[in-house]
Amino acid sequence: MYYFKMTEPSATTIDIWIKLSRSYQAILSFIEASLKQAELPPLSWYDVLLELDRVASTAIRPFELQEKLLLPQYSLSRLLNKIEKAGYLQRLPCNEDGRGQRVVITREGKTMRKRMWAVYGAALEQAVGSKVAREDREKLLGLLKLY
Amino acid sequence: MYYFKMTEPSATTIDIWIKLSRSYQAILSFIEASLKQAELPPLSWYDVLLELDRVASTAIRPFELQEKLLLPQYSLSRLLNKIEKAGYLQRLPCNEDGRGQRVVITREGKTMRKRMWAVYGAALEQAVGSKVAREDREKLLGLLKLY
DNA sequence: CATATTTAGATGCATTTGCATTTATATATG
DNA sequence: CATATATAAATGCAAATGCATCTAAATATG
Repeated sequence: MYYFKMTEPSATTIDIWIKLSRSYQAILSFIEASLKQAELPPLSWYDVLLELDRVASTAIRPFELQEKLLLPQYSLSRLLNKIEKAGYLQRLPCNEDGRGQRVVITREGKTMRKRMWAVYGAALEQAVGSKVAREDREKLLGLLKLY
Repeated sequence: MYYFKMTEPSATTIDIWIKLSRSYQAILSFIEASLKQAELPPLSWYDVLLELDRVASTAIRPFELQEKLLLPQYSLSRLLNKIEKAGYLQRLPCNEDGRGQRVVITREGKTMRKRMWAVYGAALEQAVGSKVAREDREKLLGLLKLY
């Protein structure tokens, strides 16, 4: 009789996953709490605003943004709604595709992105930068290239 | 005039955070998808069942579980509801504290935990083990001790 | 050209989450 | 002992999420 024996992950692999999870969750909570504390929008808004700011000239399409940010389609659709309602982006009709739209950041959006970065960046430095010795950073980054 | 200049995180710090996020999200999605594919409960159930299985003899209190798993109180309360409804744990009255309860895993819960591990472990091996060279694992683990 | 298929994006609905509050019991304090 | 405070756990409600589906426009196919 044959048994299927799964390939058990090594103890180290399991530990890596646990540390990865805890680190991620701790850092994320800290960043979100910092933003909330400063009465700023959640982190997801930042990613959108940053991407829009980067390509400000070329007016990006939602489905492109989706690929960049790895968000589900419905999720991005709603996120754009909220950010638009807050006045940080505009949805413009799309000439070359009647189904689509072009999304552009507003002046207020640019300002908000900067305000968010002041808090986000500081939180990141506190939660990551100050925890990893300068000489270890490149090593960690190299090893983290799983995906 | 004085300006407040925030401590900008280094480019490497930012990259670490981005890689960390993407890796975490990719691995988690893969694990959750594997469990769903196998028609098994979500990962959060596993953590609870594992903890209960470990201390099976001593019947743990929800607030202790909360500390172990770093879950919000209301979140664990509801999670226990669902797992209980599915028959994988039992809530028993607590003699030494009338406000509290003792939570114990059932026989079915133990079986379910094992079934989940077969899938979860294999997914972990595939998503982490096979991506990190054996000789890099200890290094990565060491560097991940941020929290 | 007419019809079928695909793609971009929105949305209805059920489930889940987060927050604040509630209930009940335990502990501290006068 | 009576009352105030703290702690364990549950829950009402609003907001967020996931899934499936819908609408509209674009592209492919006969």
